[in-house]
Amino acid sequence: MVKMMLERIHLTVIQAVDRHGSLTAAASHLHLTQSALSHSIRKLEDKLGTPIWLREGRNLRLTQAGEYLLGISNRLLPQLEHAESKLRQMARGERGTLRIGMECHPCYQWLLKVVSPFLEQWPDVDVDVKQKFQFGGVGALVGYEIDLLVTPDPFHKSGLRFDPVFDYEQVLVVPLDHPLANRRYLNANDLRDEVLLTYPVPADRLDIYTQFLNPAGVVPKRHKTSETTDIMLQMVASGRGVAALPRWLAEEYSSRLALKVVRLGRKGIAKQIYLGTRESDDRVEYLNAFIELARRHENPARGGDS
Amino acid sequence: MVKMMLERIHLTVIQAVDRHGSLTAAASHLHLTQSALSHSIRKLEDKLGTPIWLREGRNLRLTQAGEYLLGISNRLLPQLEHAESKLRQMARGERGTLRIGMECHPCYQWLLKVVSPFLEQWPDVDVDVKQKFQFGGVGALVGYEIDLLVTPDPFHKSGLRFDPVFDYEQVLVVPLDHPLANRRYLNANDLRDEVLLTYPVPADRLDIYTQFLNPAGVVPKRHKTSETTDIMLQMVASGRGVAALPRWLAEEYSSRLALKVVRLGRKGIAKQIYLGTRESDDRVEYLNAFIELARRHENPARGGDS
DNA sequence: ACCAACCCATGAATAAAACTAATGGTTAGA
DNA sequence: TCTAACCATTAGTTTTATTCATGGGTTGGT
Repeated sequence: MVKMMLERIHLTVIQAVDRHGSLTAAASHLHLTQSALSHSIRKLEDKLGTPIWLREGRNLRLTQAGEYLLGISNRLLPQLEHAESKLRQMARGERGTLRIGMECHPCYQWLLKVVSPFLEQWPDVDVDVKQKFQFGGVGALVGYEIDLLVTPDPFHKSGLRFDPVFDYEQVLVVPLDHPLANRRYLNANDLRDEVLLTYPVPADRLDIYTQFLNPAGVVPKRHKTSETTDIMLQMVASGRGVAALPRWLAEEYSSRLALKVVRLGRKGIAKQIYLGTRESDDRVEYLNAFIELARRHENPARGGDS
Repeated sequence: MVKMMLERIHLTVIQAVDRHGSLTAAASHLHLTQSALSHSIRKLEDKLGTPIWLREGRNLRLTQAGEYLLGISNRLLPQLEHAESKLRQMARGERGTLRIGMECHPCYQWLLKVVSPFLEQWPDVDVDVKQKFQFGGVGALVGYEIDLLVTPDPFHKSGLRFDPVFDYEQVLVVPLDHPLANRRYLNANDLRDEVLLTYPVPADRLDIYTQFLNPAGVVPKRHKTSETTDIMLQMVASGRGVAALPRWLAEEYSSRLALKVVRLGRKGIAKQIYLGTRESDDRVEYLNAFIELARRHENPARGGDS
């Protein structure tokens, strides 16, 4: 067997130095002396045969090897930490933490409605929701950053499973007094002179583009983005634009704001939300329970008042 | 900072015990005594608060926590090992190893033609080709199992880059004396009574299904698979079926075997091969060089004899 | 039923390593 | 030109890892 030389401590030190700027600072954060870190890294450098930092006066700059190691550290350490915490939870007889990834802005409200009964039903399982991923949601699932992915576009690959949990229709939300407000449905051309509001995601991930505007070669007058549904719909209500949202979400707001919902295209834009999991997790009870709960959960489209 | 307790040695021991069946055997493989391993694991168990194995008579059986740790080990240890080897290569001034993943059976021959000039041009870079991935090719790319993915279906996600390297046409290969051999092009119905030979991949990854047969609702009489192109085309030549392959590949064989190439559909099935990489690798010279080489490489369709 | 062959756990002793304290050299900024 | 901040190094100390020696338990063959 080849000599082991890369130990966790080395990754930890490299990460800490990067975060805190100096060996000394890193040392104090790690509750060690500067000397300890210096020794430990020097030993690694000796074994590797290459320096990790260039000593430039009183500060350090990563070498190429160092950059590479920093990448390794940032990737592997969180996995070790999560493993430890999961093991501790197992030891305590708890069930663990369900890490949910969201790739679907408007689903957030729907998710909350599934999470709350879940938390009641599984008092010993915590839930954690993440939204930003270096390699996208699927990457996060594959890389063990999350355990469950909520997404509108499933990606069937070996090792992953996607279960549809509900269907919905993507509609356009316009102000009550808007010229388009009373149309039965819209054509792409109707948006030519509108300001379109969306969540801040790339256009190729927005169905209103991929399924509606692009095929017709139409571009709206302007495109603005908003992080939150509330603000977005406030903007719509005050006549500053139109927004594309799931029907159930739009209808929830249209009772409170001066909004109207209009179909996109004669047949409407049909969408589905999927829950993605790793096949290797197929025996994790609380994960299956969550999916089951999500599937049984009353379809949000049929939720509201008659 | 929370106590660090999961060290590399623990993962190594757990993996070794799983592989060799007993602590004693694992110890000898690791060049340590049985006692050392016993102590080291016991310490981990104490810190975790849960046993890793159930001691059943003279052998060990993994507990749930142990199973989980074994998974972690099998996932993380190879990454550490690869990091070490890459760092050693960096130290020696070598360029490293380019790990190529293949998701495209017939591309193998094309790949060889790119690899050989690459190896000449970069004598200090090794090439390694892998074909099986737990989470598919994209997963392997994201999970740092490979550095480059050869695939016919790109998957645009943040953090990944896909460069098209060549276009080709997917055609049907039939025996010279086959009734369809002289047709200018085929319709899906023409395959109704044929035996179709393909590589052993799921039908939803085969273009002849997704782009040709499925849209017309046609199913061939039988579907057989073959791992290798040679065997597959031997089968075709001996009248046992027909096969869908890239035109350039089919034409290479049709000079040696009694085969004819026929277009699928009036316009043919157009395909592209992409090379996928991580964006974070965009400064790895030899990787970019490989892509450049692949792109410049004479399009295989125009390769052969007139 | 007994014995030989395994296998794992444990405690004490030892070898190895990690860590600290003290110190000196270098650099950047007042 | 001081001073404060940093890192490296040496020597000494503490902690940890490993071994050795041993004992107890299980298994399978005779």
